[in-house]
Amino acid sequence: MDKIDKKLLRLLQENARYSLKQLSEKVYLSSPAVAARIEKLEEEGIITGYHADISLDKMGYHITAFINLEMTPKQKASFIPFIAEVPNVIECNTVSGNYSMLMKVSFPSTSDLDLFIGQLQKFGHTETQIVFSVPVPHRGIVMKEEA
Amino acid sequence: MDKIDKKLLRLLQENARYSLKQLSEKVYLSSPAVAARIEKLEEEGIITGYHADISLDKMGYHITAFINLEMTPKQKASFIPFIAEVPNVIECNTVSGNYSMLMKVSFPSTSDLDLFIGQLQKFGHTETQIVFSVPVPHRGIVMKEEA
DNA sequence: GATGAAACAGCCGAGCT
DNA sequence: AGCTCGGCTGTTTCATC
Repeated sequence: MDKIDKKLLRLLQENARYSLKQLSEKVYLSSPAVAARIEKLEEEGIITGYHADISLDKMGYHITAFINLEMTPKQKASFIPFIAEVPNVIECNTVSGNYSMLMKVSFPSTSDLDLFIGQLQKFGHTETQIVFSVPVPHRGIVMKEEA
Repeated sequence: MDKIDKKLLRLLQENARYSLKQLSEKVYLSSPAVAARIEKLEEEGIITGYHADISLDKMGYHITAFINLEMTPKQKASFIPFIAEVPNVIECNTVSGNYSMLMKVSFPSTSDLDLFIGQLQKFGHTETQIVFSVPVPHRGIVMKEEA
């Protein structure tokens, strides 16, 4: 993991569809060398995937919210398989404080969100925060240049 | 936006580095047709970008947390430019309830996180939840097949 | 949207530092 | 050992139908 690897990570975070050619020009190496480095980063588990970002709003998902759910450990066991199958769940984390889960969800409307929150009641107490705006959009960790 | 567009979105969410050739085989279309559809999706703002996912843990960021910050509207104005420049902030949302912001952050250790929370005190009251595990990793909205 | 040709990028080997 | 350079293969792009 040297300076060049970090720069490749930064570039691929910025645009995962850069070609090897484009990358090789930006880091002043040949494309086979870049290909080998990227393959190594993937094998080491440093790069875990490449994903297209899709506008939730344009797809009709106008309401995004964070839901905090407080449960007992027993309920958690049945909750996780359930939540993994709900397509509206963008992420779900086990967090500190009262055995709770914090999840990010997205729905077409507030009534759909309300319906979902209703389904969660059997697992435990919920607290919901609706997202109004996103001053800092989801991004990866910014790599230090170390130039 | 037809069935094929949705399938392309699903495929690019899954792996943004699929070549046009691979995509064209999966949707049973020619590669120029696929290229034109993707270009249209990008222009319409439905696809907003392509990003490599990097393991925070492998990069030395072992602690991830959600921080809720309660502020007055006035403080918010000075807070947003500040927070946008902190590389450890993964996302930051304005949410309902007491003019608060909910942000996701990542640090090498709990003491780094503590230092950061200290910096936030001048903006308002904070509540922090540390992430223990991620049962459902961050993902896009799952496209309905509509086969 | 499909087809075919031309430009381009990626891949594998050999040789170099 | 890792990189660069060559040529061969596969991919993308453009013009035409």
